Amino acid sequence: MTMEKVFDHTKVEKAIYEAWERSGAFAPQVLDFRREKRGKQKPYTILMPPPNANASLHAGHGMYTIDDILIRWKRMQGYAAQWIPGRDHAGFETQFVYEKHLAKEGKSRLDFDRQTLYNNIAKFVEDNSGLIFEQFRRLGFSADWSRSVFTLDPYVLTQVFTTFKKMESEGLVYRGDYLVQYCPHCGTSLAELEILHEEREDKLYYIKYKIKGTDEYVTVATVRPETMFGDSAVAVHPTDKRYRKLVGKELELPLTTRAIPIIADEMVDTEFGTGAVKITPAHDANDFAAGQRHNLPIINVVNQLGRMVLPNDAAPREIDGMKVKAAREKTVEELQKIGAIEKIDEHYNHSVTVCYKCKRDMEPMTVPNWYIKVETLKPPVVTAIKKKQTKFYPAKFEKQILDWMAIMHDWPISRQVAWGIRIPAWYAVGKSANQPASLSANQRIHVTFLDKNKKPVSGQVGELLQTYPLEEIEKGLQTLTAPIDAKYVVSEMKPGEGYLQETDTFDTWFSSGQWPLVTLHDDEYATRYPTDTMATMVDILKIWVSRMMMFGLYVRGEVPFRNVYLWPAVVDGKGQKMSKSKGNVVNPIELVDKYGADALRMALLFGNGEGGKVPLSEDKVRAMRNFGNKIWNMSRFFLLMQEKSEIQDLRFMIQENKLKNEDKEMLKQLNDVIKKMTTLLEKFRFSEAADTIYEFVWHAVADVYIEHVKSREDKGVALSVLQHVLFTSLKLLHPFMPFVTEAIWKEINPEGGMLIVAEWPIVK
RNA sequence: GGCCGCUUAGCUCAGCUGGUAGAGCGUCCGGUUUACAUCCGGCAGGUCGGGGGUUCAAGUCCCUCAGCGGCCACCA
Repeated sequence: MTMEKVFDHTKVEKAIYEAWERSGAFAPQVLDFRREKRGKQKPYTILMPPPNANASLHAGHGMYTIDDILIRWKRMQGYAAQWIPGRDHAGFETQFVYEKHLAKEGKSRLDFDRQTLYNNIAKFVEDNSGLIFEQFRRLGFSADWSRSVFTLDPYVLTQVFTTFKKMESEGLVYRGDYLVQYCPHCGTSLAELEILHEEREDKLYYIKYKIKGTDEYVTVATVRPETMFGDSAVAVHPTDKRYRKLVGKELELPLTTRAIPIIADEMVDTEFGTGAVKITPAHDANDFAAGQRHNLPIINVVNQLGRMVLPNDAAPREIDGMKVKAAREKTVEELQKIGAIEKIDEHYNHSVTVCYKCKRDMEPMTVPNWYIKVETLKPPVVTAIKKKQTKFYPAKFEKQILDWMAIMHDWPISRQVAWGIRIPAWYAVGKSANQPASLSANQRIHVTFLDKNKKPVSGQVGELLQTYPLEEIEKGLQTLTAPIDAKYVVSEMKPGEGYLQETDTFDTWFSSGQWPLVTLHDDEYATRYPTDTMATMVDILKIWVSRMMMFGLYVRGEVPFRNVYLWPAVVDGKGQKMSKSKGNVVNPIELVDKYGADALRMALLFGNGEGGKVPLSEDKVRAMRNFGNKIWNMSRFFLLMQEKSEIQDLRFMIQENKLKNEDKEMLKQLNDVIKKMTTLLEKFRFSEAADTIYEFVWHAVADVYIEHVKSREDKGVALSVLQHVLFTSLKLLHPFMPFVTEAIWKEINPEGGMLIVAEWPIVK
């Protein structure tokens, strides 16, 4: 009898974890089941959603417990259960963090050439890497660490290139001067899912545009008067009687020498404003679409730094180069001078787009970007979901993803950040490039680079090459912006001399979206693809899960996973979102230090249902720690009784004719619990399963049956029943609370062996 | 504006296919003779958001109102 009075997690967790790892249980050999060495072992595969490589553990990561429960449960059921981990380079996210770091040193990304910036970030990530997997180990996660994948591993780069090449050769890749949401502060365009909308009160300006050749006006309303320099038209509704006669006439654009047409388009809401809308195709998504319909010119008046670029026909030259907000005030001032402001609505409520990362205003603008056509990629996903080839838990998310697929637009996959997988496209610009085609468009490629004296230089490459050798440009290259008609070749390696590579990188989700295609080995597709379950946080359903399905079906013709389980946000004990500013951030490792990994894991599940938020409070963690201690002491009681009874082996004493009613009732309840636990896990109802085993162990076994055993005359029979119930309970609880159950198993199991590989109970 | 969800004990939340209201934490009272005070027993506390309907029976189904939340769209 060696068990301490109180279970002390700090004394056992490390040793138990190391024993698990040594046992090889985390890394079942693929060949084992293929050669049927271990009987009829079937594969069960979960791919770990890769955390950001430079991240450290936050409370949300605790939910990976769900993956671990599944893996441990399936392992016990005899599957070759493998949980494949990995880390994401998280391009834009990571560069953002790094740039904040730079800012503290008074530097910015613009101080470095692209390659140096990349190397510095790589170093930064390397220095901050590895911590999170150590923390995952603390939580008891039984992933196969030996085959961890990083999204910048050479193998991943090759796979991502292969997919891109396939898409490009099948016409799914295009470059477009399409309207993107651009964050001037972060220096990159973002996809529609990365943009936030923010309600705001702004001024709505009513501006008079004079009808050419008359003294009459058409008034348009706008919150962005400074973009008027890029107006290409004014639109009215085709049925609007007020304006019908004016369609086709021209308006004099104030503060310029230009005239713009009045066009009719159904996009106009006759109820709003004046019923006449200024159309600025370069800086508004709706206007861009209208511009396409009416073949209007695109006039960019805001550049990627968020500064005005005034066309030559515009009069107030001092506005040129101003930042957008200053330009707005100046423009209004100028308009007022000429009496073109009809009125200003001071309290206009509308929503603006802001960067999800830095929260600053986005600038819609037309910038050359790389796009993926999704029309042909979407239908297989929709079909597969409708055929239930992939099922969603909770079920409501099936509708959410289908809704998303229905409205998903072409995907801009290029980001103007250095930290990422550089788009494998090469532009021939030098004299030695073996490109017979006309290079005139390529000569217009705009580059920014640091020359040999580290001075920034920018301009069109054709002109710059008169002064600088290509090698100098390439070495100091910061950014390259190619016109959409530029010629390029797709190649993983530099295709020859005289080429400059695209400086844009792939959207992180372009690579992580191929997670199921970069984590499995070639010989595993036959057995482990589709993988079994993808369990991840709900907020990346659309941005990640849908993309994985798209790529999986496109490249392999089959869904990447059979089940998707989505967990909600972890919030504080009061149901409030955790945030640094509120000061309510819970550090999971502190809780693990204090109460043990089992307690934290169980606290994330117990009493939470499926679908809602997951409140995490220290009170609950403590309660779960107490539960671990409870079962520890139940086992301790059992051992004491067994010692007293002097029976060496109780296992063969369960005989039907000796059992009392209490024993039969206990065994019946046990069987019910086995069935219920198995069913609940099959249905992905983890919380209810946790509640079930808790309730059974504490209130049925400890409170009732153990109290009953104390008064039994025939201790042998009762103890044999208790032993069976305890052993079985430990197995049922193990996926949830692996450490304490394993520790107890070591103390009381006469046969030896580890609980992690014990058989999941079945009702005989 | 569209879709989805939520509103149950002081707090945070469970209650799956309708059949006499639950857990954890907290409060109060009482318990240390040999598994556990990280324990045990017990009390208190809810007209299950309001209203209407279906049913022998509704927290559980339907309608409606109110409040809250999430996602999405639009907003010149």
